Amino acid sequence: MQHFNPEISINSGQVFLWEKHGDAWYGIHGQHVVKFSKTFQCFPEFKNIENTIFRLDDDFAAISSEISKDPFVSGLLKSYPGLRLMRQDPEQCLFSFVCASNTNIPMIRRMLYTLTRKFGKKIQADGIDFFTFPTAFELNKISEAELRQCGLGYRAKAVKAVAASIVSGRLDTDYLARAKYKDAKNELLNVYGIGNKIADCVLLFSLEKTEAFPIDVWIARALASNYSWLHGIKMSDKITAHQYDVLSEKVRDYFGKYAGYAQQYIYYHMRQEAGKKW
DNA sequence: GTACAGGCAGTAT
DNA sequence: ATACTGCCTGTA
Repeated sequence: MQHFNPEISINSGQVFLWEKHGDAWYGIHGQHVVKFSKTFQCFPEFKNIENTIFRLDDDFAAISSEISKDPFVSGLLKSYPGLRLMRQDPEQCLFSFVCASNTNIPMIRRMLYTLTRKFGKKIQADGIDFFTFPTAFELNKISEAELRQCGLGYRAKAVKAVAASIVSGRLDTDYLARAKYKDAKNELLNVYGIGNKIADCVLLFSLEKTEAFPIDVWIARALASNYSWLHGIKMSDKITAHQYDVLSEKVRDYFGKYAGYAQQYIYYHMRQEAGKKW
């Protein structure tokens, strides 16, 4: 197994429902609680779930060599050893990033935490109470007003739309995981509340699309300052939908099938440089 | 009081 | 295609 560092990965802003108790980290993964200390554990029992969550099945040597073709990313691989992509539960990931639009990480954590406390099922682990992430079926039954009371604000409408899409079968995460990147992305974009950025986050973090390259304001800044030679687009923090498409195409073409891994390192670096600790 | 935070949809040109 | 606007909510 290659060296990897769960703690830096957990703290890199890709997951929201992990917390530290003592020297152990506990995370909500759909209907399970995952514990990481010296070893991994799952409640209820789920054999080798760490292989899934920390992507231990990835050939990191191959990935590293592929994205190291870019000198900037090559340096970041050395600067942040052990930083890895994590694989999330698809439904939880969808709802998490719908809630993540136009807000900050502490707020996202608050919204999701409240959702789990109110609508999740209690699971005890080491004497601590944890709550699972509510399913689409459960969220679909909750009124928009109740969701707003969890602090979601106008995102409540989008959560309802996503839940309804899943319950009706119009949106099928198993199909999305099997589908090609562009097909899966188009399906996601059809749902109210899901745009380019959220779609790419869900594709990368939970639907096996390692070529997905989410472009948020931080990545846009990096692309503007370090990669203008690659796209030649004049841009500010905010980019239009069309600019997003053009950038996305060029960046995926340049970084290759593991572009999402490169994105994760660039994103982490930008946040570090800005002194963000969440 | 105002500005801002890891977007998105709706409308007008 | 692009420009512009409003939107929940908590924090500085």
